[in-house]
Amino acid sequence: MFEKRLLAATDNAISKLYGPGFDLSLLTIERTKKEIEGDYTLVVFPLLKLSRKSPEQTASELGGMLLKELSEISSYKVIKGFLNLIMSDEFWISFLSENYNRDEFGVCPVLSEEKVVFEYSSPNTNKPLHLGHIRNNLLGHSLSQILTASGFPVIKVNLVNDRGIHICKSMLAYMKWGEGETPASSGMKGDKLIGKYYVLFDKKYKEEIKDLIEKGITEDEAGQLSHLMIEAREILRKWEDGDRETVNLWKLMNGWAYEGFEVTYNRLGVEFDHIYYESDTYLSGKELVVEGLAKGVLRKHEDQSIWIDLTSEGLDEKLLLRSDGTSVYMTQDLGTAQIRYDDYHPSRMIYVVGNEQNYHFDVLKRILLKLNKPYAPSIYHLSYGMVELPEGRMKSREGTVVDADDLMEEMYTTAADMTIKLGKAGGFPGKEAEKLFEAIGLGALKYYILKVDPRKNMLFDPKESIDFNGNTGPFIQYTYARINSLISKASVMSQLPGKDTILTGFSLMPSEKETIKSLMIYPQVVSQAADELNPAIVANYVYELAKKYNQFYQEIPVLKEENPGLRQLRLMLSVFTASVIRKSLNLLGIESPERM
RNA sequence: GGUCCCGUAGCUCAGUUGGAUAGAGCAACAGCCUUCUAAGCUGUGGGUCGCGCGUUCGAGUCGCGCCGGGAUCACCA
Repeated sequence: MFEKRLLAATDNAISKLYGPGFDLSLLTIERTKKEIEGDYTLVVFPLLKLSRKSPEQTASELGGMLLKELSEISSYKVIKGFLNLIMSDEFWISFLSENYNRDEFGVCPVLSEEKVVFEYSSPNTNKPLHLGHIRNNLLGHSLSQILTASGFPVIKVNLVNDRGIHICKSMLAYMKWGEGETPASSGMKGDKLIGKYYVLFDKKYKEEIKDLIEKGITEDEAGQLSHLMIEAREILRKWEDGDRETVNLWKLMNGWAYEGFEVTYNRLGVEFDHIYYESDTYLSGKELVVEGLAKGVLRKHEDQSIWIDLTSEGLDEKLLLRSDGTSVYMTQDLGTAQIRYDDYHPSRMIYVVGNEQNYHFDVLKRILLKLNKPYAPSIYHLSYGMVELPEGRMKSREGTVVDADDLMEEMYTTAADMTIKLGKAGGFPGKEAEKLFEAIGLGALKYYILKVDPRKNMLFDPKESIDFNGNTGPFIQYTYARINSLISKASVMSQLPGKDTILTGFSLMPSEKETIKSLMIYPQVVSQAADELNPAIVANYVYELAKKYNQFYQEIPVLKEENPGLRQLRLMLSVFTASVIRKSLNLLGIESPERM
């Protein structure tokens, strides 16, 4: 890589000019800003103490030395303390011809010791997936792709919250008012059907509470006295006791939920290597709690409930086991962590979970540290921001939840309408057109969500449908399709450059050079995205690349270029760009249609 | 109230880890299809980077203090 050589040469030059002992890490090599002439920029201010000369003079001396040392540099310009290096066209062209056809460009060799387990999705079986889950799934899937490309063996796991009071609520409502309804009999998707009963429980429960309050009971007491809630708790207790009838209904209803989730996952394009069920892991959590009790890390209260006291660390006391012996969310997450470690011995366990659970994961990690678990330090909570609506958070009670299936369907329809309106739907036989609309619609959705820094909250306005122009997924897909069309034509005319074509003696137009510069940094973009666990870096990069290429495409002929060498060069540039766009989109889980 | 996160153009978001005159898209306006796909390209307008102090050659970026918004602090998950 050139930047390393540049850095080494700079180090060398500094020693020769000003003597040894300079801390090279103070110097940064940057891409030159676009309004300014140059390709790489060295900021020389940190050097001034050593050189004891003006910024301009220091930069000039260094520039002169580098020009002599590195043949790739054709000239340099100094502005204040900035040394702007200008590379020869030969440098860019040789990079292009050496890499345009390399499949492994931007893909790291596998680091087999650095196994990473990614947990994402983690649905509750009592309601269907919504927009928040979409962000979660897309992040998890994309990050798995990015880390894989960076050489980390990735294991994708899902943890289904299939037990707990929430599912008991749906079960109770179903037993009371379900009348044997099934997905088949109702024509509803399984997860939607479960959700219907969860909502029904909530409605009936609210009515009951309201009645109780009207009788003069306080809200807190009403929560305790509610018959529905008492019955739901009873179901949970029976479930943990293994009561056959309860377990059977639970299996039946969860099965419906899984069938529904499967459909949603398939359409979204996410998958898992292993699915954990809370119902399988919570017992291991209970064991850890017993262990903690024995080690004196945990305390049992008089009512038999078990707690951890984190007040000395600035947190609160946290419940780990209820007084009736049933487990809570934290209990099962402890057990899951243990099982996951036993299964894979990963060097990192990354949890893609919303930032509303920051406290939970802080506590989880502290408990495992207190238990001296070797894997405790490797736990990392990738805390992503909420997806908000213009009126604030999504509230299932207020019916503002954006359903995942509905949203995907809407994206499909919009993509279809748009394509037809543009008169581009012709030439695709039935099934192909559907595939295309799906690719574009989901491409728009995925890009829209992934281009935002995962840690930040983001806004989604259902009234303003997701754009297909400008900084969007379809824009990038379109760029790809257009290049593909060029390449096909070139291929038909047998004009594609051969494997080892060497081009020399050409000069580059600005937009050609800009595109090559973007292509060159792709490997760094991938590794940065992996370091920061941030797909937005890839998204913003591929947008920039597409934009630069479009500029080139608009103003410079490729197939119509008469000089065969130049034509080859521009075809190489096009092939390379298409390949990097496809790789980038793949890292984001977005399809690259060959035609659109 | 404690803890944590966020505040950049009318709106949605970037900002290469402290560098030059803070950038894109949308929306608005003006141009570009007899030439490789116009879901494209070019141009114009739009900013007290929430406010203040500090650190230094240099701060949207780091520190402190305010202001505003959000999350969380359940025998919910």
